[in-house]
Amino acid sequence: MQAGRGAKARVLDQLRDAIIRGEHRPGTSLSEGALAEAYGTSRTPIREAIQQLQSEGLVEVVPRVGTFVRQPSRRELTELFQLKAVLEGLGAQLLAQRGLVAETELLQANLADSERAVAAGDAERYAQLVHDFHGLIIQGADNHMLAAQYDNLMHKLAYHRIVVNTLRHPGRLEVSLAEHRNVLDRIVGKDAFGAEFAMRDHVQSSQREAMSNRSDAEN
Amino acid sequence: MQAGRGAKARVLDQLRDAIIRGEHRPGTSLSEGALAEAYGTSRTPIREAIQQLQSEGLVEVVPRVGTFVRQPSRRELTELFQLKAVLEGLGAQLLAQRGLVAETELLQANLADSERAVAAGDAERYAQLVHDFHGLIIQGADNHMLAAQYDNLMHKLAYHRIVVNTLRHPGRLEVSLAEHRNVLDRIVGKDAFGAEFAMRDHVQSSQREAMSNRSDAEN
DNA sequence: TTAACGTCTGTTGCATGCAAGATGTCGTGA
DNA sequence: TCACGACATCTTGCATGCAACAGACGTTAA
Repeated sequence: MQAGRGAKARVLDQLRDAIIRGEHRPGTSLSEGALAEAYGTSRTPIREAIQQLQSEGLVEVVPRVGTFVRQPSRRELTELFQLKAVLEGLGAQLLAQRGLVAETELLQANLADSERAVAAGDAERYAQLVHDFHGLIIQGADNHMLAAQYDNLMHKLAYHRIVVNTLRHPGRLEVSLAEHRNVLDRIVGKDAFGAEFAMRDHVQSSQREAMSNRSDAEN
Repeated sequence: MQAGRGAKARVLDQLRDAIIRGEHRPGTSLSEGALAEAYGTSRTPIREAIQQLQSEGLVEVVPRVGTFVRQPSRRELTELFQLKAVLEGLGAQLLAQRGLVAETELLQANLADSERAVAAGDAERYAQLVHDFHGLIIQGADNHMLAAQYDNLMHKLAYHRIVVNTLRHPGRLEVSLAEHRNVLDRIVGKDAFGAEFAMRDHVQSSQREAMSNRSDAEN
C-alpha cells in the first residue's frame, strides 16, 4: 500500500525497531502471514526484511517451522562487548590521528551538556548523550567500513535499554562522564594509543556495569 | 531444481564464489532473470541471494536499473585492512589468554609446514597455509561474534588473490613466516598484549605489501 | 545536422498461488 | 490411563505473473 522508499525498507526499519524496543519479546514467533497483514503488504517484503534481520542476528528462521525473536545469551553479550571495545578503540585511535575536526568540536559540546545532565541527575538525558558520544567517535573516525560494522553490532543488542539500566547504578553517571572526559582529552591531545585504550577501558567498565544486573525485568 | 540445503543457500555460495574468483568482473551487470536461468531456479532465490550479497558489499542494486558487481576502492581496501588488524588482533589476544588449546597445536603444525613450503619456495602452498593460519587464530579465539564479523569482512575482498599476489614479492615469504612465528610465540607465551600487537603489525605489514602493487592485472 | 520526442525493451519491486514439511491435536486401541 | 497414529493446520520455500520505472534507440521535425 503506502510505500515511502520501498516496502521492504519500511518493514525492515519498523520491525527492527519493534524488536529492539521489546515490542516482540524474545522467543516470540513471527509469522510472515501475520506480519504481512499487520504491515499491509504481501509476504514478499516481509520475507526480505526478516532475512536481513536474521543476518543481523535479531531473529532466527527455522525452516518450515517459524521465525523467532532471538534472545542474546550472556556469552553472546560478552562477545559483543569485546568486539565493541576493539571497534570503538579503533574509532578513537583513528579520530585522534585525524586531529581537530568537526566531530571533536561536537564531542566537546557533548561533554559540556553531559556535565549539566549529570549535575542535574538527569539520567535519561545523559543516556542519550552517551549514545551520541559513542556515535560521534565512530563517525569522526571517518572509516565507512568501521561505521557499518559498528551499526551492525549495535543492532544486535537492545543497547540503549542496557545503557539506561546501567546508568541507574549509583555513582555510575559520574564515573562514565569522567571516562568520557579521559577519552576525549587523549583524542584532542593526538595520543592515538592512549585514546584507543582509554576507550577500551571505558567499554569494559560499562560492560561490567551492564552485566552485573542481568536479571532485569525483561530477562 | 536440485536443492541440496535450499536453493537460496546454494545460489548464494556459488554466486559469491564466482564474484570473488573474478568470474563476474566488477561493473558487470547481473540480471536476476539471466541468473535464474543459469542456476535453474526462479527469480526468488536469486533475489534473496543478491540481497545478501548486497549487505555484504559485493554487489550494488540500483532500483529498477540493475545490480552490478562492486569494485572495492583503494580507500575501502585501506579501511578493510584497518578493521582486519583490530579483529585479528583481538583474536590473537583472546587466544593467548586461553592458553594451550587444540588450535595452538594446529598453529605449531601450520608453522612447521610453512617452513617447509618457504624452503621449497612453494608460494601457492604457503598462501593456503597463510589462510589457514589466520583462520586458526580467529577460530581459536572462541568468539562466535568475532568469527562471524571476520568472515563477513573477508567476503568483501578477494583476499586470497591479494595474498597470492603479495607473496610474489621477493623476500615476502620469509618476512611473513617470521611474523607468523613471532605471533605464535607470544600466544604460547600467554603474552596477550604482545600477541595482539604482533598480529596487528603483521597485518599492517601485509597491507603495505598488498597495496604497493595495486595495478595488477584485474584492476 | 541536430535536438526533441515517443516507443520499446529490459530491469527490479511486489503480489499471489502452490508445494513440502513440521507440529499439535484428536481419536483409537490396548 | 497411556501410547500411538492419522489428520488438520500452520509454517516457510519457491515459482510465476503483473506493474512501475529507467534507459536506449529510432523517428520526426526544425
